[in-house]
Amino acid sequence: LNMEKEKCEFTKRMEEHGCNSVLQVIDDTFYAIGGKWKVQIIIALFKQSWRFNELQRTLGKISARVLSNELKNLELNGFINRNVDASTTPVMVKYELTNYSEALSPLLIEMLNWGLMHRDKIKGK
Amino acid sequence: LNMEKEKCEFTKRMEEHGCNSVLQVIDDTFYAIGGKWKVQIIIALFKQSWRFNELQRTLGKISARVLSNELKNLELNGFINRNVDASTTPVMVKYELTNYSEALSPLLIEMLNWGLMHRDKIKGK
DNA sequence: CAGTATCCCAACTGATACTG
DNA sequence: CAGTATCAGTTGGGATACTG
Repeated sequence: LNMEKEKCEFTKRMEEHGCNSVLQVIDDTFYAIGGKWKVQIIIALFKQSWRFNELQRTLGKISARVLSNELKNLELNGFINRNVDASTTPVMVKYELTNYSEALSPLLIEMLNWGLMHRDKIKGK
Repeated sequence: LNMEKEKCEFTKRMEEHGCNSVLQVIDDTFYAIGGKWKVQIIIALFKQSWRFNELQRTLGKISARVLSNELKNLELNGFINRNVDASTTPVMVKYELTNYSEALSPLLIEMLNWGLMHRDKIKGK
C-alpha cells in the first residue's frame, strides 16, 4: 500500500536544483527563444539558409525593423551566422543556422510532442 | 566520404509533419505555457497547492487581476483545478495541479536542460 | 479571503518612408 | 538588396481601489 504519489521527473529535478533556480533557468530559455518570431525564424533556417528579403517574404507579415532586431538577437545568442558575400554588388547577406542551434533540437521536439498531444486531447473531448 | 551533414532529429520530424504544421503546433505550445507568469504558477503548484492570496504572495509582484486571469486560463487548458471548500466562511479556494499537467514534465526538463547548457556556454566564453 | 473594476503606462508591433 | 528611422496603434501588465 503505497501512500505516496510517485514523483514525476521534473519534481526530482526541482529538488536537485532548487525551485527558484529552476524557475530562473526556464525563464532564460523562454527569453532566448520566446516571442512571436524567434522560433519561426529558427525553423525557417532549419530548412535552408535565406537572404534578408527572402526571409521576410517567407515569414509573411514581419516588418523589416522587427526582422532586423530578431536576427541581431539570434546572432548574439549564437543561433545564427550572418554571412556577407562582398563580391557582389550590392552585397549579398545570407543567414544560416550555427551548429550550436542544433542543441535546440530536443527542446523543439518536446514542444512539438506536447503540442501534438494537447491538440489530440482538445479534439478528443 | 560522407558529403551530407547528418540531419538532427528535429529536421526529421519537420520532414515527417511538414514545416508549417510543426510551426503551428509549437506556436500552440508557446501560447499554452508562454507569457510572464504561467510557468511560474505551474512550478509553484508542482511544489504544493496554494490558496489565491498565498499564491500571490509566493509569486511576488503579480497583481490580483493578472493572477486571476492566468489561473482561469490554466484551468481552461486543464493544467489546474480550482478547489472550493464551501464549509468555511469565507469560502476557501485551493488551486492544485491536475494529473494532466504532469505531461509537461518532459518539456520543462528540456527547457531546464537547454537553459543550463546555454548558461554554461555564455559563462564559458 | 478571493477576487473584479478602473485607470495608466511601457513595451512591443506594424506601416511607411527613406538610405547606401 | 539590406537594412534604418520615425511614428502611430495595440496590448499586456502594474497599481490602486473596491466588493461579496
